Amino acid sequence: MPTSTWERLPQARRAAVISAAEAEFAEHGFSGGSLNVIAREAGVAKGSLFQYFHDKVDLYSYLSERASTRIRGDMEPVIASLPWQTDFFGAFEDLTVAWVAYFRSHPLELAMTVAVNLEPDRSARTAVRRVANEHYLSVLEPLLRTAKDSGALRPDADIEAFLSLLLVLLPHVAVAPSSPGLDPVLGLSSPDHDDQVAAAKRLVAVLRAAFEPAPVGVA
Amino acid sequence: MPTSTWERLPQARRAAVISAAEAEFAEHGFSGGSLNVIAREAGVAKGSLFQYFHDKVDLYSYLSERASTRIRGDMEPVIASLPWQTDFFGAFEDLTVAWVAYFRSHPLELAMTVAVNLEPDRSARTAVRRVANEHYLSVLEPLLRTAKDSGALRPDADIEAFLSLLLVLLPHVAVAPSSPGLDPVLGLSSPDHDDQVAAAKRLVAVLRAAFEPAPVGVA
Amino acid sequence: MPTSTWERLPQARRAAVISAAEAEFAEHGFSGGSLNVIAREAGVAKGSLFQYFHDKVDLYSYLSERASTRIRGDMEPVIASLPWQTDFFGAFEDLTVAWVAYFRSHPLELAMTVAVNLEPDRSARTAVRRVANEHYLSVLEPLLRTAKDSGALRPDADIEAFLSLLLVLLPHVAVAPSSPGLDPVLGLSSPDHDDQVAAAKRLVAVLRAAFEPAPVGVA
Amino acid sequence: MPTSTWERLPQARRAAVISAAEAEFAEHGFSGGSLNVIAREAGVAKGSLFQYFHDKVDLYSYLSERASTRIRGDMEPVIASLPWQTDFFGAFEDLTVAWVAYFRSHPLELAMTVAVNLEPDRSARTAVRRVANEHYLSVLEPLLRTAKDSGALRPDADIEAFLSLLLVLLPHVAVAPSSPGLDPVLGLSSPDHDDQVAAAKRLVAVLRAAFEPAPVGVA
DNA sequence: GATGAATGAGAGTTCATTCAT
DNA sequence: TATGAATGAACTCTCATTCAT
Repeated sequence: MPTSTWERLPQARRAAVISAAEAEFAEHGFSGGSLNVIAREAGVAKGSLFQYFHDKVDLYSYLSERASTRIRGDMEPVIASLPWQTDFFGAFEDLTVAWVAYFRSHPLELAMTVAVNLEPDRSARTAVRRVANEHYLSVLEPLLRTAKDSGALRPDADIEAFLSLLLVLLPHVAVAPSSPGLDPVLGLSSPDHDDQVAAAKRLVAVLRAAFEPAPVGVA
Repeated sequence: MPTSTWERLPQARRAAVISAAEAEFAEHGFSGGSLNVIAREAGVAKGSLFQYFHDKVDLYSYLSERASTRIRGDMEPVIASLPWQTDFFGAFEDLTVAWVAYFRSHPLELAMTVAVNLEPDRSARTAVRRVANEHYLSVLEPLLRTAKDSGALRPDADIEAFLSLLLVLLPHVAVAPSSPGLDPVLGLSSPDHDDQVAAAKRLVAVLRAAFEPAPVGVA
Repeated sequence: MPTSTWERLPQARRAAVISAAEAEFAEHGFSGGSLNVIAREAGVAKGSLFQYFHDKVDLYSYLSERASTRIRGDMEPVIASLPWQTDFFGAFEDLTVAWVAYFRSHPLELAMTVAVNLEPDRSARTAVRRVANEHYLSVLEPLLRTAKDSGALRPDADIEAFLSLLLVLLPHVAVAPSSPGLDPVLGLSSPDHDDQVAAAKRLVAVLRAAFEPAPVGVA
Repeated sequence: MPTSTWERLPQARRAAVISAAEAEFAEHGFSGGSLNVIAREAGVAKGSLFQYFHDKVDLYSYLSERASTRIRGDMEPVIASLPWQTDFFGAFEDLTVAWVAYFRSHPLELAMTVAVNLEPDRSARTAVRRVANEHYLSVLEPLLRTAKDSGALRPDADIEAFLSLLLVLLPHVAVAPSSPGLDPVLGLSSPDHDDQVAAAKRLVAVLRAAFEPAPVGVA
């Protein structure tokens, strides 16, 4: 949590610190990011950073929380616009496509997502992932519950397993395109956006096969 | 790639360096691991490390390759002993349980897996992941192909999507138990081994639902 | 010397600053004590401290003067109650015992005494020691003069040497118990209060031997 | 304890580090002394200091040990030349005078003695004082024991109390001349060397009165 | 009179790498 | 081929003090 000083700061100064810090952490992650660089780029004294945040972890947590919130804020309208009621897995596929496109056009959010997911320092990682996961869950869980209640998922669908998978797959789908070697099979790590989208769709298809109600046979 | 000097080294010296380096990287990851410490623990001069490996990345790649190979070597007999032909998803579940148990009893291999999967330096990450993924694939791909050919999977099963998922899920299942906060839903990050196993089984159940042939209707 | 602003301050505010500063300097000494911490604990703005005192040294001098005065104020009733007239060295021993006990039960006064006696900054040290010594002297000198006049000390006793010794020994006796290694011989630095007292008494015995009148021979 | 690297160092380099460090610590004490300054003045890289000593404490301990040893080495010939057998307290007085003169002409040794005696960091203080005290004791204890055995001290003299006093008084006598305000009574802190000597002699006279055998009455 | 944000030098320590021996 | 001393930039974090409001 930032200090009270931070809250009282002129907006311009806050913005300078935030953008310098985001850039730095996005590029080098938490452990690799340098407060020296952040201060220099933000045009503030090194000591000032410590007037605003208790320590490096505090600053990083603040930023990753911000990024999570921003990503969520950007995605929620998209989600709201999709036809979950009438075509759940169609909507889900659309969401996935939007998700891939989002990170392609939001390098900063992508970089923060990468940093959060790859943070090597255990306690920093635990802290930031927990926060990120809470965001994912509070968006996704109601979606799945409603879907199940409305019959868009199998009656015996294991919603928790579904959520748990999404907690792994969504960051993966976000990160893989920028990390060659991560997905050598489907092409999620291909530089070509269409390949990425195609790959993501094939993953969604698996989820559909697993959770969609069986078609009613006539026989 | 190690230097030619390394290859010519007395086996005892190589072993000393390897075990010191594995211990260090396992504990602190790549970026956090210290060559000073490795040299000291191995009982060799700091300069010698640079006679054996071109730089820190080189040493680390070598070690993670070794770890991947060792893990694969340890798992292959297990895989070979399972009844893939008669009960594919049963065997798959057994494999998953063995996988969880393996990392529980092999802290070094776990730590290397964590380090490989969370490496924040992009180029180091790309290099080590690529290698690890090749190991996964060369073991898993034949398994899935055979299963499909023998009817253990649906005729229209997207094997590549299956593989791609496993490339994400297997490391996740290995790493999550030691990384609190990674899986807040199923309990894969619970300290209790039974919880971990139960959670892993639920993930397998999803794969089964997605890829198992539909039961033949009687009509 | 505090500023005139300080004198005009509401008593409550003064008290807050004093107690925060005493605690801080007692714990970390002068050089190690932090004005940041003092201001925070006192609930006043950092800048305010500089409205009250010219600088850190000024604040510290003020506090050590206060501590000296308080210690003196606490000891004077004890001194007044002792039978100096009838048994000078007995009284002196009692005083020493009380002195040891006093610091054992007054951690703040002890810490300030330690800080004053070990201040590494020469000018700060000179200032605070001078003040402390004046307190010691104005209490002790009359005591010794009276004793000499009344025959409790040898007629040729070098009172100034006596005083000078006390100026060294009293702080030493106060400080040694909390500073392991200071007195490896008599046990003044032992954690056991009884050991400390016994050691202090042996030091007093030396003074007695040096200054007590020789017993009258019978001839 | 210095590292083994330190022992193997060219003598010139060692000398450079030692003299820079002695100067710095002598001037500012342990807590106040700066490794930056030491490295700069010694003309070595900051990192090199940590190849030679494990940390700041290690370096400081090494230097204060050296200073203690040097002071002892300088005083021992003086001590050996004095007529302890025939005139113990005369010799003792001579020693004291020599002691005062020594520090007057050895500013570095004086400064280190001051630093050791006023070190505000408790653990550093404990460590270095312990060492210094051992030096004092191994020189003084045999002297007093012999004196007592030979009848130069009273038969009931409390040798341990004597030693304990010396452990306080000798550093005091060394330090006081350079620390105005320390001895406002006898003049040990006077700038005039003769005053200092006279003051020291009066302190010795107290010890003589306390420990010298009573003159044999004829009657 | 009170505030508290800003400063920037400085702290001790670690690091991967070089290179003369 | 092995050594290990040397490097100096980089790290996070703290500090007493100033001064505009």
